[in-house]
Formats: sequence, C-alpha cells, structure tokens
Amino acid sequence: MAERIRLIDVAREAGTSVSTVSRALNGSDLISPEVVAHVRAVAGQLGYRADKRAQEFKLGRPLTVGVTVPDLTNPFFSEVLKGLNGAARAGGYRLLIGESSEDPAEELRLVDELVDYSGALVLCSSRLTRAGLEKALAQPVPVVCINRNVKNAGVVAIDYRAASRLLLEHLTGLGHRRVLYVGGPATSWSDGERRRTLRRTARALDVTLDEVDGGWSGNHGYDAGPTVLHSRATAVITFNDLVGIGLLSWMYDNGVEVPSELSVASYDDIPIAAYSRPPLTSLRNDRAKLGELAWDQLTKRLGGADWPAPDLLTPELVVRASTGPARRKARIRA
Amino acid sequence: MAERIRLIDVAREAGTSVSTVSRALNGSDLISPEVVAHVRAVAGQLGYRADKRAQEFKLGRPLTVGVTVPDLTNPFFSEVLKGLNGAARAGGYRLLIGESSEDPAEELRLVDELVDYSGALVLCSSRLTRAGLEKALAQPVPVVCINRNVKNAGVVAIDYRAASRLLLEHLTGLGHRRVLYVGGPATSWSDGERRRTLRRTARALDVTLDEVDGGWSGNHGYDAGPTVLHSRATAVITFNDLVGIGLLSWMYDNGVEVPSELSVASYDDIPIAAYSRPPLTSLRNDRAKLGELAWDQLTKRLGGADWPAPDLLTPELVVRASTGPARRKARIRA
DNA sequence: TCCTAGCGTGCAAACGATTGCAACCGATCG
DNA sequence: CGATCGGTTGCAATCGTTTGCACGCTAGGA
Repeated sequence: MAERIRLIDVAREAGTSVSTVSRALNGSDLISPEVVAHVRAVAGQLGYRADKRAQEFKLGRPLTVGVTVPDLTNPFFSEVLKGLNGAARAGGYRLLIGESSEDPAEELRLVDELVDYSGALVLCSSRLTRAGLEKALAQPVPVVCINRNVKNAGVVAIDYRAASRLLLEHLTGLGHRRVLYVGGPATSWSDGERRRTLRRTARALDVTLDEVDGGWSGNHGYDAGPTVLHSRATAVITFNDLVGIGLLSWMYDNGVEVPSELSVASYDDIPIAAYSRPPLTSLRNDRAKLGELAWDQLTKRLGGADWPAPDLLTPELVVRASTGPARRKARIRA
Repeated sequence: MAERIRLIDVAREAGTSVSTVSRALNGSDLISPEVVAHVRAVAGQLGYRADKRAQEFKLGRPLTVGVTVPDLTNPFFSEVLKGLNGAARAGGYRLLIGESSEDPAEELRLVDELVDYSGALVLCSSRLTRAGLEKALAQPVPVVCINRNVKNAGVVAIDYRAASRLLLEHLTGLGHRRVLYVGGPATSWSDGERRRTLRRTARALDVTLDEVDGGWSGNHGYDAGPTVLHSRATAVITFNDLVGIGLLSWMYDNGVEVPSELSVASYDDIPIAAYSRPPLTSLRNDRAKLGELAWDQLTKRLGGADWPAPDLLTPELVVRASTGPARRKARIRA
C-alpha cells in the first residue's frame, strides 16, 4: 500500500517537466531519444504507473463496456460474458457487469448506473419493457442487444427460425406429431421468438403444438413434470437445458422412461447437457461467439459507422439419447 | 446520443456559479433553501447527471472492486460473483470482473490491470504462484482472497477440514474403507486443502486414501473414468461436482452401477448436482455468502480497521443417491 | 451610526494526466 | 554576423467536479 508515484514525481527526479515525461512515456516523436531513454529509466526505477482513471478522464470516453445479464449463474450468460470479455479486453476495453436478477425494473436501474461509467452498453437477453428499452437507447452511448431485436441498436441473436426448424424436423423425423413446448420467462424476448418460430414451423410441418409456461431454471422444469405427463404430447421441447434437465429429473423420479415414453429436446446445449441422464438432445450455439460479435458491432459503431445488419447465429442440432421414436399411443396414467 | 450537460451548463441556466450548483445538488447546508430548490429544478429540467468519473477522479478512491475468477462459466464462481456483486452494489461499489482462464500468468496480468481502476481487489480461488500473490498484495489497494489463505489480506474460505470430515465419515458410515480422491487443478489452493484435510481425516478414521490428478471440468471427470475403475477403491471423492458428474457419466456409459458398484461424492453442490443421474451426494456451501463475506471484510478494511480474522464457512452434507453401502469385494474387470 | 458576526455565495485551486502553443537552443545559410 | 529554421522543451490550459477561502451583504448590538 505504498504512495502512488505521479507524473510530477518522475519529472522532478528526471529533472524535466511533466509534459516531457508524458511525451517520452507515450512515445511522442518530439522528444530527443536520450531524454526518452532517461525518462523511461527513471520512471521504471520509481515504478511509475499512469493513473488510468485520470488518463481516461482527460482523454474523454471511458474504455469500459457496461453489460447486463439477467442471471450470472446461468451458463448461457456466463459464456456470452466470456466471449465478450475476451474480445473487449483484446480491444483495450474492460467489462463492467450488472445482474438484473431477471427483473426489468432492476435492469433499468442498472442501465442507468452503468452508463455513468461506460462508453458502450451491451444488454444480454434484456428483460426490459419496450418503454424501458427506449430509455436505454436514449442514453448517450451506443447499445448492443444480444438476443433481442431492436431498431437503432446493434443486434446479435440466435437464429431461432432455423433453431426451431431443426428441432421440429428432428422430432417429426422420429414420428412425433404432437409436441409440447415448456416456455421460459414471460419477459424474455427469445422465449417469444421460440414460440413464434415453433408455431410457424409446426404449422408448416403439420405438427400439433401445445404450450405451457415454465421458467428458466431446473426447478421450473421439475415443476412442469405433472403438466407434461398429463399432456397428450409424445415429445417436449423446453425453453433451455436447465429446464430440460429439471424435467428429465422429474421423469426419472416418477418412473417415466425417456425417450421410450417421452422425448425431450431443448435449446442451448450447455456443457452439462451432455452429462444428464439420458444425455439431452439440444441445439448447440456458440455463445462465446455471441459476445464476440457484439463487440465487433460495437467497434464498428464506435468507429463512426452505422449499425451493421443484425448478426444471426445458426445453431446446430446435437442429437443425444433423450429423443427417440414416438410411442404408438398416448399414455394415460395417474 | 445527446450532448452531455455539465455543471457549468446548469450554473449558467440557473444564474449562479458552479460551486453553488455543486453544493446545492450535494446537499450542503451552506446554501439557502430557495437556491437549492431553484438549482434542483433547473438541473432536473436540463436532465443534468453528474459525470461520475470526474467525480470519483476528484474525490480520490474509485468506487470499484476488481475481481478475478479462474473461469466465468463455472457455477461456483458465478454464484460467488452474484453474492459479491449484490453486496458491493448495496455499498455503492461496482464490480470490474476479470477471468484468468485458470492461468496464473494471465491472472497476474489481470491484477495488474484491475488495480488501475479499482479501489480494492478480490481474488477468487486465485491460481497465482506464491511470488505472484506477493506482487498482488504489494499493490496499493486492499486485497481479499476467497478460498486461499494468505497473510496480510482478507481471507474468506470454506472450512475444508469440516468438509472432508463430513464426506469421509459419511462414507465410512456406509462401510467404505478405501477411498479415491480425483483431484483438481495443480494451481488450486483449495485442491491442496482438500487433499491435506482428506489425508489427515483418513488417517484418523483408518481409511485408505488414494489420489489421482483430475481437473476442474466434466471432461476431466469423464477422462478419469478408466483410472477410477481400475483402482481398488469402493468410493470416489471428486474435486468438484463438474468432475463428479463427468465421472458419473463415464460410469453410466460403461455399465458401472452407481452406487451399488461405486459410490461418488463431491464438493460444492452446484444446482445441477441434484439433477444428475444418480443425483450426486455433495457438500453444500453458501457460495453467494462467500462473496458477501469478502465484501464485509473489505468494508471493514476500507474503514481503516485491520484485516479481520479469516471467515470460514462450514458446508453441509447433502446425501443423495450417488453414495451407498460399500460392495463386499473389489471388482476386477477389463 | 458604526462595527461585527455570520450566513450565503463565488473565485480559484486541486485531482493527474495530455497537448497546443510559445520559447529557446544551436546550427545553417545568405 | 544576423536572420531563419528545425528540433526540443516547458508553460499553461483543459477535462468536470469538489471545496478552502475570501468576500459581500444583512442584521443586530452598542
């Protein structure tokens, strides 16, 4: 916890002015090589480190990106953060992270706070209301939305149309004609997209699609067990893998064989999807890439360009043991 | 993306000086109530928002806590972050998060960078070498270590002595006399603690303890499958749940019945531990609390006090279906 | 009526860096 | 030998805010 060495300390020690030291350290060509060497030496010896905050303050824009996520503990968001963090760091930026706990009001507060420190904002699966989003976009910094489609902002999202098609075609290929979707949080744009695209594709494939509300966690999936059991569907698609794994667990606990009695498939393919029993059929998407693309859009925009077209990431279906041929008849139990 | 309103703009509009505006807005008692009201009104009307960075710059210490974690996608760390984030925000601080990717050199670089912006540092399960840690502690900001014991720093950790005892007593209670520990990353202090306390407790309980190296992910656990199978242990303790679930998966794929042929238990009890097949016996610890305690230590220290004594969190054993009575004879196969 | 006390307000310095501009130096050229 | 020029260097302003200090005004007491 030593005292901080400032520019002026180096200057005094080197017998020059602060401006000379600043220029020498920043590689200006207006300074004679000997002086540069000398100053560098002195600075090194004193252990001088520029006060980044003062630097950025003087220079203007903060080299910080504010990010909001609904839930830090959700692997989906962790990986997006990982990708974004890596890209931003490579670009000399840092991440200021805020967690909204799935609460739109809290997210709005976060945005308000983050913008004070950030030169740009990334809203990850924003749960904001439309009005809230408007407010966020009115902030004096560029905003990128991940998994939410908005005008006048950068947009990076998963191609849910392709995703839903992959899922439903896989299931129809196995003979399923009646599919149940266990949904996510009502505030989630991507849940809406999943529903919209599923409905549309179901119609095209002549599949009957039912929907029930769920949530975003394993518990939500577990709790949906009874409802799923009493539905007439032979296959279930869950909002995400956490819900899917929770549902599998309920099925196991209640003696329902997967996939012989019921097929389960899901979105996201988080790492543990491969380790559930049975391993979960899911849609792999490159979440880290989502973060990287968000950063790309941001740099373009910060570079003065207009917002690029939305980046859509096409997922890939990973078929595992949780899906299989449809059983012949509806099971009636309990 | 409108122009920023500064203090001077408000002053001009209100017909006073910047100092008056500043004082009025900050609630100084040196200003007459009418002026305060007027200034407040004007500021509100103009939509003035203080430039936090300028403010903090002037005021000194940054209201930011730098945090390092080995891996953002590990649920353990996500939850610690969640707790820390909540506590810090409540205290008016923000989190600047860095991910070291389990790499000590990268962690050192991160520390170096984070101190430029932070008034305090939290190292979460630091993978730093001893020398690296020395350097980190030499930084001009207070440092708290989570799950790593260091002098001259705040320390918050899980009580591994209690943890290992709970695990081994549970297993010996089921008749196991030979236990294998599948270890974590070599750079992990907590892996060292797990080993140390397991050995010690094993000696006390007259249990034979073998050890093999593993890692921190599901893949590491899966890969350890063959080694585990060929060992003479009837029960396995894994470094964490991810490793444990990976191992369970290998056992399943290779027809080894858990727990009848082999018991598996682990540390941490992350949410999905309850949803593995079979559900994993594990040690529940309040990870969010780790983050909160780290913040508590920090505030005390920032308040001028010395570092408090280390906080030790005692975990609780959650017995699930992955552990059962020891089989009678060593299985010899393959 | 004059002095003083005290409240309210504004000026200016400060935080630590960057940078435009002016000044100064020696050397070169006319 | 003096003017000029190119190459270095330092002075001072600046970013947006807070705050010590001094100043002016009003009111109250002598």
